[in-house]
Formats: sequence, C-alpha cells, structure tokens
Amino acid sequence: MTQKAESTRDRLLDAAGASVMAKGFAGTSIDDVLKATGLTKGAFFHHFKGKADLARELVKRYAMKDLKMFQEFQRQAQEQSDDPLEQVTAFLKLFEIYISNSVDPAPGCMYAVYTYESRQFDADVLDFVSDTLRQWTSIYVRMFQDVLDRYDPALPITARQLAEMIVSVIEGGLVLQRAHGDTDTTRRQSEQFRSYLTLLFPTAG
Amino acid sequence: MTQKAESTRDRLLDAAGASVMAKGFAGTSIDDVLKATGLTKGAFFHHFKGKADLARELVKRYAMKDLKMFQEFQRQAQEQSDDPLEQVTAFLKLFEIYISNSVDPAPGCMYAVYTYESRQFDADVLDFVSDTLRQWTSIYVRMFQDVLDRYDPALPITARQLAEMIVSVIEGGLVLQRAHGDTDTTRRQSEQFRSYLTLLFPTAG
DNA sequence: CAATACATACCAACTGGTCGGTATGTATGA
DNA sequence: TCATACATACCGACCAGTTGGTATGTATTG
Repeated sequence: MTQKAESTRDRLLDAAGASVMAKGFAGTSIDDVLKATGLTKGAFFHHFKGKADLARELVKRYAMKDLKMFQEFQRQAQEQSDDPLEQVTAFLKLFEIYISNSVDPAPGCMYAVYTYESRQFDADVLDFVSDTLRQWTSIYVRMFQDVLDRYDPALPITARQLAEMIVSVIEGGLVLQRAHGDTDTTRRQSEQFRSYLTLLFPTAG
Repeated sequence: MTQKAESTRDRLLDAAGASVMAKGFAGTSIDDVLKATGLTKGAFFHHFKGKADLARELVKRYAMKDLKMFQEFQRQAQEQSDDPLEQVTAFLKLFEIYISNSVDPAPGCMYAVYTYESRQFDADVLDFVSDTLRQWTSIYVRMFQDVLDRYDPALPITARQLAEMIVSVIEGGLVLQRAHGDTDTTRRQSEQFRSYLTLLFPTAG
C-alpha cells in the first residue's frame, strides 16, 4: 500500500470512528463516512470488503492504540518507582491525566458501543472485543499480583477481583461521563478506586 | 385506551426494547418490531407518533420500572434494620440478587444504549436519560448521607462521591457482563463495592 | 504496461412514514 | 330500544429516500 493509500484508509477509519462514537455502528452509513472524507464508494470498497470489514478493522485499530498506550503508561510507572503499589498508583494517575485531557473518546467507549449493538457484528468481532477487554484486565491482574506479593490486604482479595473492579469502574465512568456531558467523571472514579487501594494496603503508607 | 389497545402498545414496547438491547436503536427498524409482534404499520403509528416517539416512551417505561424497583428495595432495606449502613448493605444485596437472576437486561443497560447512540435521539430524550441517572444517583446520595451522619469514614469522603461510584461500578459491570456473556459480573462488582464500604466504616462492625 | 487507487453510475432491498379503508366499539337521543 | 354519530384500534398498499453493495470506468504510478 502506498503512503497515499494508507492515509486514505486512515481517513476513512477516522471518520467512521467519529461517526460510530456519535451515532452507533448501525446509525453510521457508508455514505456518512464518504461525505465526511470527501471520498467515494470506490475508495471505500477498495480498502474494505464491506461494512462488516470496516467494523473489524476499526475496533482492531482502537485496540492497538489502546494497548500501546497502556504499555507506555506501565513503562513510565515502572520508571517512577520500584514499589508495586506506587507503580499502580502512578499508572492510574497517568490514566487520569490522559482521560481528562483527551478530546476524542476513549477506546473503552468503542468497546461499549460494540457490546451494546452486539447483533450488528460478526461473532469473531465480538470475540475480539471480549478478548481485548480481558487483555486489558490481565494487565491490571499482573500489576495487582505484584502488590499482593509484597503487601497484605486489609481484606482477603484477589488480583483478579481488583483488576475487574478498576476496568468496571472506568467503563462505568465513561458511560456516565457521556450521559451527562462531563469531562472528568471517569477521572473521579479512578481516584475513588485509588482511595479504596489506600484502605486495602495501609501498611504501604 | 381499551385493555386490548394497552396490551398492543405494551407488546410493541416489549419487542422494541428487546430489539434495541440486541441491535441498538438505529439497528432496530419499525418493521423488525412489527415482524416480532405480528402487527402492522397501522398499529404502530396509531400508538406512536414515529420512531422518535417510540424511543421516548421506551426509555420512560424503563425508568419507571427502575424507580419502582429501587423504591421497593429501599423499603425492604429500611424494614430490615434501623442502622443506615446496614440498610445500604441490605439494599445492595437485594440489587445483587435481582441483577444476577434477571433474564432480561437491566434498565441501566438501556440508558447506556441511548448514551452511546446519542445522535439518534432528540435532546429531550437524552436529557431524560441524564436526569434518570441523576435521580438514581440521588437515591444513593441520601442513603450514604445517612451513613455519614452516623459514622465517621476512614477517609474523608462525601455521600455524592460514594453514590457516583456505586452507579459507575454497576454501569461498568453491566458493560463487561454483556461483553463477556457473563451473568454475575455486575453482582461481583457490587460485592466489591461493599468491601470498600466495610473498610471505610469499620466502626460500624 | 500493469497493478494500484480511486471515481461514477447504478441496483435491489430496505427505511421511516403516509394514507385510505375497515371493524369494533361506545355514547346519544328520539 | 335502536338507529345515528363518532371514536378507537388496526390493516396493508404505497411513497420517496436511503441502505449496502456491484460493475465499470479512469487516472496515477512504479
């Protein structure tokens, strides 16, 4: 693929992503995307087999961006401290900065869109979304396991439980944020979760 | 409206609700609803001004059911104990039983659908969703304020923060539950939140 | 030249919505 | 009591516009 073709493909995915986040996938027509990009059917069907293929490539790209960002946060967090709990805190703080500054919607939002329009997508696409969320959870599981290996929690709890909770809290925050037109609900939820952690691991203070 | 007409309207709303939860609102055609009910265009447009009106009435009905259920949970919780913290716990436990046993999707899910397809709906409908979520939060705020009036939290925290967090946790749980095809992710999240409460209010034990 | 990258013209199916019609009420008044 | 008058509840054909998708063109570029 030439550089120009690559950028055309990206323009299509960008426009599609924006529209899907505003109107959902079924509510996004190919013509919408073409109108937004100034391209035509020929361009679209040159780059994608069809609308289902667009859905697949769109969520794949989101997942890739997402994973990269998380790995970068993790790297920065590990750089800041050797203590696993401080690393988790640093990681969450980096996420909070990102989420409250980001103009375009967070990747988590896109997964929710796919989830709530599930019958619109092929099974493999839904599986991909589910797997991506699991991968997201797994990153947290590893981080919390490191914490639990060093510190005793004030309550019996597993790394998986904590990981599921932060993912859940963030997804829920994104829903409320959108519903109310806020910009910082998700950040506040992440902060709340950190409060929970300070109560769970008081010895670390 | 006669009894027959009432039931016809309900059948239309039931079918529409089920379809919206599976395919989203834009992904749900009026013909879909009519096929599912065995009715015709005449019936639909007799009961609803149009698709936008259907959206309005659908979410209104969900909100009403929702509120009634929450009030009932609150009544039962107050019956079980005079202690505000025990009431919150009882309330959440009732919710956990409901959410893990419910076959049809929770009302919270419907709000998320509307939220993620926001451009599909009139402003007044979106406002209604936002207001309903706020009302939902307010119920929790009152409950947590009663707790804070009696007990000192281990960390400085407001009733609103706690209320927002439980709503967020539940909404997020519903997203993950759908994404993974679980039936008890939301319940687990509610349990996690109760763990947080026990750490926040240890004096109550 | 030949593959790539896009444009244009078109199609069948479906979309939300309208409209004339009908069947079944139910209230009224002589 | 029973015809008249009107409201309610629903049917199904039809419409203009939109949908995803195809077939065929042409310009560009290595």
